[in-house]
Amino acid sequence: MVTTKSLIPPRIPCDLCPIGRRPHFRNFTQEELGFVQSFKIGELSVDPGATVISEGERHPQLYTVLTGWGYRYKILEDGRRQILNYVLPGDLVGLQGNLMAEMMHSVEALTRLTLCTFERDKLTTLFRDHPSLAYDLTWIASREESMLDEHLLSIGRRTALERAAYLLAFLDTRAEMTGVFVEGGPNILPLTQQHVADTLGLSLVHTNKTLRKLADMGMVRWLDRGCEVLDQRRLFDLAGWRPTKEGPRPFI
Amino acid sequence: MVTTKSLIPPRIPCDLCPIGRRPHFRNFTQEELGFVQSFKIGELSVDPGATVISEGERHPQLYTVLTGWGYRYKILEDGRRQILNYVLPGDLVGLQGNLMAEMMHSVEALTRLTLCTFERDKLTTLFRDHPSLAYDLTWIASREESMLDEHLLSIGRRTALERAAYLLAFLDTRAEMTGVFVEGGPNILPLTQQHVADTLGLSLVHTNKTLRKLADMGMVRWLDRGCEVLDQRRLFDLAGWRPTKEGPRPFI
DNA sequence: CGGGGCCTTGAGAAGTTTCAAATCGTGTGG
DNA sequence: CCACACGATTTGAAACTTCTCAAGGCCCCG
Repeated sequence: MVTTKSLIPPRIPCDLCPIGRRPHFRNFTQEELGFVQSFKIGELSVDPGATVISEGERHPQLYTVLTGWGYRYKILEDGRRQILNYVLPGDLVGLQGNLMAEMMHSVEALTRLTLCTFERDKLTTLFRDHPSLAYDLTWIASREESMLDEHLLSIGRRTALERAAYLLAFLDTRAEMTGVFVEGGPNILPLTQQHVADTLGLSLVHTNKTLRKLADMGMVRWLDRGCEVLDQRRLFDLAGWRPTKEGPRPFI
Repeated sequence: MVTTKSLIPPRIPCDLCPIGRRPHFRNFTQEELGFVQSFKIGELSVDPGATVISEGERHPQLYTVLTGWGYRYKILEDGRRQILNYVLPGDLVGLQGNLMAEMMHSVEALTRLTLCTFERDKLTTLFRDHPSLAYDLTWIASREESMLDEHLLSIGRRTALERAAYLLAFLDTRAEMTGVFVEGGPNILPLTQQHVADTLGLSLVHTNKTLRKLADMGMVRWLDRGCEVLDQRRLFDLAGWRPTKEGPRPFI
């Protein structure tokens, strides 16, 4: 039996956090660093395909993704699944559950995923003593909201081909900005076509035919369980979308 | 020329705010009330059909809806429009713009809409001196996020009929909880079928046929520019959805 | 009385789903 | 080492859903 989920004590001290060292992310003050360090209670490691959070359960922890890819989703009673968004390094996972009693969505790992674990109860202290971090939390929630707005526009009003172009361009630029691609290697989005289908709200068969078109147009290449974006610019044009440039981005 | 948008100085003092007096909303402490009062810079009144916020513009104000209905939307270059969510009394409007430089969506009034206006710059003070209100802001952002998750599931994975049932049941229960229906009168959702179409991601014609089915099944009645929900329970069952019960709900 | 906004309906075209089946590569057990 | 099962991708064809085009009715307002 393979370990799919394991919690270990903190190994990486926050002042050496790999996320803070990347471009596009903001830096903490010493004071903030001290608090975040005390806020952190461990590190969690999750195998590909394993579940980090389940809809309907209570979750006493919050997480920040350190490395790897995952996704948030909801399912209807009969099994129809909708992927809501993807989570990458620097993303906060599980905040919603703080406010609602139970989690309203599930989170699953796409690759091996490591997460920084925080104790939800200490959020009160965060809000009381660290207004700058509280502001960051709101910023983060607000950013997720804009991404969801964009997805909604896409699923609701774009054609299948435009949707696919949007999704792959969106993920590719997010991955770039986050620095989640493995150094040196080709830039691979670690998805199956089933994931794409469940994100776009299309059937697997039609998704396959749509991705084939994008591949025939030379914009992407499809691999065994992944996708390489070959021409970001043309995907942008096809989707009629452009990434918004962000200033230095907060994380916790 | 009819006035479509007019800003007046505060008339309603916050301690008499009609929202705080409704069930389901939380109450402020005296201390919070004092700050919110100073945060408020005026009241805005908007005619049906007028624009409160435009995508792409900067907005130095934040708003809380006092009375009436509105909606948030985005449009593609060629005019395709997607309604993202509706705004009702107690909802905060324009928070996203604080963090992103420009607004990423527009907001339009469905009925006559009155809004409480706040100065964005004072948010810093809010976070610094009023942690409980800062927490509420995060709560509010997080609530919006769950609603968007639910919409995404709906548009992506429900059939046209299920989507329509979900939307009307969702709006009807929200309106009930918010107390936005006019006293005594029938409970009318002030929408045209075009709004429904742009929310569900369907064409107007198909939306009409779908709503007709719901009406023939006796679940709703369609009026000139509005919809009356006749059988909430059956809409829930058809959509496979149930509203989440919230405890006392914060607002600013 | 005319115009405009909104709702309604029909019919053909286009897009999407479902069913069915074949290929390919990987990993496991015999 | 081979046979086999399995997951992922691919393809074709028929059924179904949804869109577009077109037009008519209704009601309110100027």
